[in-house]
Amino acid sequence: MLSERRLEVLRAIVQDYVGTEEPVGSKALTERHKLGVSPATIRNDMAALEDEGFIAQPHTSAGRIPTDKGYRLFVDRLAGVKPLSSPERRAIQNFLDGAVDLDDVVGRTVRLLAQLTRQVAVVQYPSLTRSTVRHVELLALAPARLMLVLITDTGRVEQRLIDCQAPFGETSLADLRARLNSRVVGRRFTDVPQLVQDLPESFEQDDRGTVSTVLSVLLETLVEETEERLMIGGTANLTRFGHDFPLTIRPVLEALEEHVVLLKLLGEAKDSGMTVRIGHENAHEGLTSTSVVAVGYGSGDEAVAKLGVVGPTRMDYPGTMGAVRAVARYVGQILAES
Amino acid sequence: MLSERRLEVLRAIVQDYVGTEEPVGSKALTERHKLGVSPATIRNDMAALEDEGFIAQPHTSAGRIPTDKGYRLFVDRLAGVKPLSSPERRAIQNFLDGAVDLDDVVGRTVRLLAQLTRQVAVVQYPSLTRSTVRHVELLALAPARLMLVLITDTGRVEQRLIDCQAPFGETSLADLRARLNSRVVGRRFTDVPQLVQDLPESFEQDDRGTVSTVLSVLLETLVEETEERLMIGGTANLTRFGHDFPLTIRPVLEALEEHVVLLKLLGEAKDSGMTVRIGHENAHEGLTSTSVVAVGYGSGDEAVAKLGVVGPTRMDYPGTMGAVRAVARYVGQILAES
DNA sequence: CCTGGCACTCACACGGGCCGAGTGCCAGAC
DNA sequence: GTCTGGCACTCGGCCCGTGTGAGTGCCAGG
Repeated sequence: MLSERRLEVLRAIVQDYVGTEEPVGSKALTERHKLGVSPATIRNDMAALEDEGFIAQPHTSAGRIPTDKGYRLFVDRLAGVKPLSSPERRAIQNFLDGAVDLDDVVGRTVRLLAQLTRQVAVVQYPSLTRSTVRHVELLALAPARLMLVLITDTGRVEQRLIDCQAPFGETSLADLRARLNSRVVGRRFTDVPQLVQDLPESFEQDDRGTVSTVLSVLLETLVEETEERLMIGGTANLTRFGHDFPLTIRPVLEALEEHVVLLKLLGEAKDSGMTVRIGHENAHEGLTSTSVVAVGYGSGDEAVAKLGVVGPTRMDYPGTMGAVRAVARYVGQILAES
Repeated sequence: MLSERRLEVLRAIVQDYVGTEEPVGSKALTERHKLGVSPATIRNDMAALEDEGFIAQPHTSAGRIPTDKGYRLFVDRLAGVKPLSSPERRAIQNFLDGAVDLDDVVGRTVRLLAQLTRQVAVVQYPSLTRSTVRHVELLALAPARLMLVLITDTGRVEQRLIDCQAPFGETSLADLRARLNSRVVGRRFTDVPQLVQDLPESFEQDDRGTVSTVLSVLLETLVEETEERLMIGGTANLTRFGHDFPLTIRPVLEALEEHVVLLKLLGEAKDSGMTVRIGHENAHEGLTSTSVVAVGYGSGDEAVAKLGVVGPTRMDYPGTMGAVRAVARYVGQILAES
């Protein structure tokens, strides 16, 4: 029911508002965009758009600004994803190629994404539960003290200390290590619980307790929600949204520090394809005036984790989406190589 | 040459200003503190303090606020370190005791410190170069692809991928792993270079190249400045310094994101005892209106890394110093236990 | 050396007036 | 039916003058 031109007007409003951060009026619109009609006509269109809830006036006799619903329409129907320029692509690749380990990859990705989008970047570590086991190591630190080290195909390393009730001999340890690895290496972490289920039975009575302890610690580290880690960066970019923002920035910073909240936020994003959540579409209170652009990344087709940016609803969606998508692809490549 | 009372006046000014965040005048001082003299006398004292550069007026006919030099005097001569209450101590211990691995310890410490001081917390991971080797693990991921895993006595785990020129046999690998460990386990990381120096010579011609590669990667991970990692938290607390702060907060957030800067900052702190750097004493530009309170922590007497907080020069120094010191102690304990 | 008094200085809050961008509505043109 | 130009109206932001109060410096006297 919205005519072609009215959509065009909405697009123009979004673009101008994103650029200037100021409510945009009918006259300014006709000047900056070749709409082919007069301000008066635009005014009628704007009134219609306002009736439908796509735009709003901050106060009477001011220009209009897009509402969350307006941005939603813009993202869904009016905006494409802006591909990056080839120098940008090259810069990304060069920058990511220098990473020495997974922490470094994630760290670089965060910085890159923050710089590229000039927004807050959030990168989740590859989830354990979506990875496969590369190796399980067991070390004796003391007679009754072990360290368990898990290594995934994505290069993630997790370690845990284990206190055993009874001393555990070196041969038993080597035995357990070997059997554990022969069962789980190359398998998905989600399958590990049933793969090791009957392992204690094959050990001598004396060692069963310790073996069970080791396995329970192993399983604990795989609990979803607990095992997910992430890194954020670019928070200084929050200060770019001038004026009023002491009130705006506080809850956002608070939300960003709550990794649980962020993980939930990313978790809500689709596994494949890009997800854009605008303003009040975000469940969390502190983030109702921000948008989240998230996408899964992985070494193969499947996503092993997600990354994205958090910014004001008033953001450059096409550009941001382009950057997020491109970075996710390159990170996937890097991960596949390691 | 500053009389006892003038010092008392300075202390009162600092305390009031820290509490109210507003310039403090002579009358308010006499009302809130039992100085036993009249406002007029205080005015004279304040004029003297101003001449000496300990306090300043933001504008004529306003109260005085402490200068960096004033805070310095306050910290050095007027303020003690305020010990935490015992419920606080208990809370710290409980909170830190739940940590499952080093990342968790560091993460919890950051959150704890941020909450306790209501400021930005910075915690450095135990430095490799100040730790001793607990274990070195070498895994074959592919015939010509190895993973090196370093584990320190403080629970830190670092991994690196190694691409070898030639395939490296399973027996050679086991051999190298064993010899490496027998030489370095229990030794300080700084000694590792010379301990492994002659290792390639004892291998067959074919394997020497790979062994050298492994060793060079090992040595690379020990390079200072590169190996240092840290975690920050509590940035939302920056928003508590009202009014003017868009201009204030931006450079601080930027500085905090530059881990290199922070590491240098912490590096400048004394190894033992607490270091307080006030305002312009900080070399970095973005931090000239903040103070840094830092202290080393470690499992024994020796510091393996540092932690601290970054806040406005207008901070509660005694309380902050107390919290920082207490947290450092408990973290040291936790580390010693693992 | 301390004190009370006094004149002075400013930042800040308040209120009025002006300006301009922007709007809604309407009558007329295409 | 749709677009257009015109017109009256609204209201936030800016400028400015005024008043107020906190705070100061100085000085003469105890």
